[in-house]
Amino acid sequence: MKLSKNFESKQYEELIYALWEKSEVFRADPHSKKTHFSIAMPPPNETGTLGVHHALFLTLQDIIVRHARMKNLDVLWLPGTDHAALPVNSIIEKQLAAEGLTKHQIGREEFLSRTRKFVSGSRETMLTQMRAVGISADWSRLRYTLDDTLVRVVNETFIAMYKQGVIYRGERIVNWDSVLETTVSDDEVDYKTEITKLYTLKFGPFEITTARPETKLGDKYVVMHPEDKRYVKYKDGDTFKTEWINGEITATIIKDDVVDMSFGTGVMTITPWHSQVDFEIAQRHNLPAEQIIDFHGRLLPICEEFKGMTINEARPKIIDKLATKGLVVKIDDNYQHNVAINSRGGAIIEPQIRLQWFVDVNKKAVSWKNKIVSFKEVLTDVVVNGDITIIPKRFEKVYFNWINNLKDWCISRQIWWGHRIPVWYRIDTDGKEEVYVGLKPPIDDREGFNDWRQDPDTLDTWFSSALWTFSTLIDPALTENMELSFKDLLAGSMDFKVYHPTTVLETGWDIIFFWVARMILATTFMTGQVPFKQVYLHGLVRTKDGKKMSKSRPESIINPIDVINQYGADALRLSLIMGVSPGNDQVFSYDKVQSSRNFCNKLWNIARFVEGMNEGKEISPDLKLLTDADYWIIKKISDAQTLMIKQLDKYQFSEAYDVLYRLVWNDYADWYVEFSKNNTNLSVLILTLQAILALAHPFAPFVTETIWQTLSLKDNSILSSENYFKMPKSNLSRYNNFEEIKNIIIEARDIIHKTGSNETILYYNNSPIIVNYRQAIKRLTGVSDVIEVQDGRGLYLTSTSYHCWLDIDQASARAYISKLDEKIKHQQYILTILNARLNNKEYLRKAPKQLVQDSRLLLQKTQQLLNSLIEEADKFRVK
RNA sequence: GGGUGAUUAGCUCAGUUGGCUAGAGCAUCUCGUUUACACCGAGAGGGUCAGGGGUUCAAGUCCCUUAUCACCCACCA
Repeated sequence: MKLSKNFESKQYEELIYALWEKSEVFRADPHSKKTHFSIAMPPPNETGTLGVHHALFLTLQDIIVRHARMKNLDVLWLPGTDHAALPVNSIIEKQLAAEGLTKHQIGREEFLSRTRKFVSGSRETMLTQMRAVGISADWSRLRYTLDDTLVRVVNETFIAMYKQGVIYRGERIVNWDSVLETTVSDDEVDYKTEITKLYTLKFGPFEITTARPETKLGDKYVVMHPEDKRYVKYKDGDTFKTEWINGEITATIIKDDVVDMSFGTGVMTITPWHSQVDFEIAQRHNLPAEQIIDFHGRLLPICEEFKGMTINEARPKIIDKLATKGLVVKIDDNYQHNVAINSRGGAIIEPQIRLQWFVDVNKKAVSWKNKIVSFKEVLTDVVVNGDITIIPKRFEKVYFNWINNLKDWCISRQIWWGHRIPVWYRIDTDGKEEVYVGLKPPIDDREGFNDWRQDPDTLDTWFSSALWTFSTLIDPALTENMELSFKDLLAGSMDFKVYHPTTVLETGWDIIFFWVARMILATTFMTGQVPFKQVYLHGLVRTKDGKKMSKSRPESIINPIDVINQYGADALRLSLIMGVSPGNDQVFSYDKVQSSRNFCNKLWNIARFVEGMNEGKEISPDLKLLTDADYWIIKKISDAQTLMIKQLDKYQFSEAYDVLYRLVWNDYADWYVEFSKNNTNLSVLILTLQAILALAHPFAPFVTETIWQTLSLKDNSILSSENYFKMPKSNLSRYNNFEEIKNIIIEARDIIHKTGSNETILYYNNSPIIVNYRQAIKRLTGVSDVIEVQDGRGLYLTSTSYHCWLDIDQASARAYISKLDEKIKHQQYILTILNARLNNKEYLRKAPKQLVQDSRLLLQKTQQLLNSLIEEADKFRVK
């Protein structure tokens, strides 16, 4: 087959991907004798389509795993998708609302069937997108968070944690979303600043301030700081009667030091049911809590005439009423305050007290490294002791900070889409509620005793995501057998034994709490192992104006498919790699995509050149380095390869790509290919092309594989399953020979360009090698001839140790003097610096010997160069 | 309130144990259609490395400080 004139990515990508899939080159082999390497793909949410930010992590991980394969490891990259309970639920509810329906009208079953349809469509789209990016995941092991196996593991985990006493059910204050009608975890709450009214109200002898008068309807306690001098005459527990919104009440004074004396009057009333802080005060002082707002966001009957109203309806009416009673002291219209909203869906969060399921993070009941500790302690320990390292390291601080502030994790949700909680209830004969936690409710033969009812709630999405690294490695064939214990499941799963803990987790820093920390929590508990040994955190991909790409601004999201269609998957991948560094955000730009596309085109054309040289010729089977250029490029490639492997091992993607880019463009294309036109050594040309394709393959798999296949570079092999090439030994003096020739060409070219000379001749003597490159020098410099002489004339070349002259006339040479003068000035500057350094006794005493030695050498060289430059300049200076 | 990051060429950014003349891509300008490539080649211009102070033989790199921007956590009744 022949390479077409132009590189048209669209014509090859699908074919190449099909080839990879058919030949199963991405399939992991747990029986392999090779070292095993594993990485679990963070399962993207099945909420529609992927954006370029997904393409970033797919590319990074693909480079990691392709690099590992190139190093001859057995690699498992396990792909998957996430059911994304809350986000998907939110989408479906919005769809329903658009049709004028609610979930209650259609019922749970209908709701779930709609949702399943939506996510499976979404999944198909996403999997197609992933393939389009060229990822080398093991599709035979594709997983989904609602697979039967994963459901089983979720249930086993819940049950095990419950039995261990680290999952409990309790009435706690939770974040309530009254639109989606569910609780959400602390991490899912965002705060939005808002300008609102701040009311100062008269409350008995005190003045209190509030932004939320509607919550004050049931307030009966007034709290102040015990050391507040203004209120010393009031004692904790004192009561007083006062007129309030719905008539006279009896209020009690409470002293508590959480009150900020400097805020407002230093006095506040509390609403324990609807505020975290108030709830904690009430608990400390054993005060009752009363619900004021119901779970749909409407006021309850306790509010009397305001009952049934929404907050927005009631608020002005309450203020009016207070005003007529003369209880409104002041209204500040310009009060800035933070409103809690659900990060998914955007509805306002109302704290509520509810009976919910929680993971206890403080209870010392977790067995880890032969000690009984709390989840918090495990989470801290694994990072402190280096079981897990986080890249970049600064995120360890963020991680520890989060752990320190961590409260019990509310895991139950009232939405329908998700993992149903494995808890069963029934009412006993004496009217008491019985609770059973298990995979299935127990069978009770007695009449009327079998009506166990499953908890209607589902689990937080992140509860199942937390199990991802190991739940995906459990053999699905085993999980159907309910007789097997969880231990049996682990013990019987080959993949788990071989691939867990996974080698590295690659994910975004924005989910370090949601996911990374919780994976550590759940995995250590269930398997006694860490989920991964390293965590590499990438930054976010931002739009050209630096904004976050977000679902709320659909125009900001760039579909990778659009970019791929126009420029190719490799160009997209490379553009995302340019300038990435761990933990730092990056801007997506078409400039980068274009430059990357050009790079792919360069590879393509190099291959076309080699193809042309190769045509109709026999390749000698034994590889022999012949020319200086051969030795030179071999060393360049093997140096670059060593460096790139080192960099990729440290996840320095951008740096490695930079090395590759220079190697391909500045060394291989600009010099070796150019020299091959005159001094061809076909076997080396082909070997070096192969080696370069292998190096580029993790970055740009499609174009490299296309070239590999089209030129049939190695029988019927597939580049994706090749290893990095072992390069033959180079020879430093042959390498240096080529450097000399290069320098001659660069300098001659420069002079000719600067002086505008043409038809010049290059003279030389005392060089044994120049003659070999006569034609190449002619072609690359434009000189009309290269001639050996006893004594040359014209401008003497200063950048080579050979004697070379460029035969240009006096007039042109004079035009070059200003350039020479500049060079002289620069060399003098360097000389000054070097002299100053070497005359510094402290430097000689303290700097490393090698460095001083190098400086001396450089000084010598600089002096030599300077001398010959001055000599040359003088020769042509008009006297 | 606590914390993190950024500040390097017109733009987007590299620069990892401090080491010698600070780099790349894009953009700009000049020259060039030499049969792999105009998605190209050869060159050029462009930087007091945010400001100030310090440590050191040596600072873009380490420390202190100021400023601006971005972000994270906590949350104010």
